[in-house]
Amino acid sequence: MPQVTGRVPRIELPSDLERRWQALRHLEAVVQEALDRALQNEHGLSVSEYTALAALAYSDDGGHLRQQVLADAIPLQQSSVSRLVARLERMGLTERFHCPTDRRGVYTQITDRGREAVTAARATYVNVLEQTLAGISGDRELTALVGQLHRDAGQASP
Amino acid sequence: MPQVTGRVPRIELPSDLERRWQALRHLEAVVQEALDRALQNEHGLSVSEYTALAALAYSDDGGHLRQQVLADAIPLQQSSVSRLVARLERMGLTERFHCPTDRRGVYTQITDRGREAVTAARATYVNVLEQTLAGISGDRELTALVGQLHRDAGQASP
DNA sequence: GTACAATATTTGCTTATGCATAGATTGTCT
DNA sequence: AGACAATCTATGCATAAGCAAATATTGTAC
Repeated sequence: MPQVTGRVPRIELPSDLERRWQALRHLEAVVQEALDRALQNEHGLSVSEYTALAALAYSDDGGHLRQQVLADAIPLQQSSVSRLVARLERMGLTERFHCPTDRRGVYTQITDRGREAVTAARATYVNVLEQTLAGISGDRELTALVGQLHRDAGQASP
Repeated sequence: MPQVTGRVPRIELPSDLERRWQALRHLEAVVQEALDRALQNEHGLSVSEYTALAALAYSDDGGHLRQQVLADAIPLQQSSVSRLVARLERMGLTERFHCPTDRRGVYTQITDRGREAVTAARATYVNVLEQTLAGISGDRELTALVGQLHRDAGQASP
């Protein structure tokens, strides 16, 4: 399990790109683990499940999306999304209905209970995300990435 | 499976931070999938396995690391590293030996074949990493992150 | 209209991973 | 020295996820 701090024997990858990519993966893992723990403990949701619910709740189509779109948003393989929405349905947080114009397609619709769950879990999510990023005090690559996440809205590449 | 391009129904997360974190996860997934495919096809290695071998090869201790250090570098749970190094050992790419001064600890030592494997696989790894990042043409958040990865070495937070 | 390719989801199967625990060794306190 | 906490790895177990194939529906070519 990744630790942000602590003495680590020197592992000096050859190029800047490799070191930075490694830093990004490390950051992702640390935050993801913190989010997963908190969401699971406080709301019984995995990050994948929360992400799916959030995508539905904040979609512009009234809370329903095709599974392939969900797969892109979570991100997950489409076959995994099939089982994910089955889980959410068992929890009563989503429902499925066939697309009326193309019965191959399936829409996953968030329920009222699902919306309540997202609202509650988002407080945890945002809080843990901010706290974890604030706690990052590793090397320069990590700090740069965190800075990128916290930057003010501005030019992407000046 | 994440696609970088293509029309996606609007999913507008409430805050900048959430949108950026989502972008980072998306970037990580796209690149990771490309790396995994390429490494698996061309060298029979997962990204985790390659990362472990690279960490060993570029460590400053002669190619051996404790499993807990590996867990931090890959990143993976310690119990998963235990099984990962068992796989690498079966492939003949690493060996294990007990730390002479503390027999609780186990060092995983990269073998000559392991070093050859890393050298060969790194060409693929770096190439696919660069190509995939170059192919990213999604939204502004993604572009900003990719720019961060490609930036020249300079001040992290000016 | 029939055959066939394309699209969208589900399901069988395998596996890497995480969690919890056990096992082994070391350090500490008295 | 003995007891007990701390550290490090391995293992039993459960599960989410990927891959490949099956299923269902739609579009296209002739």
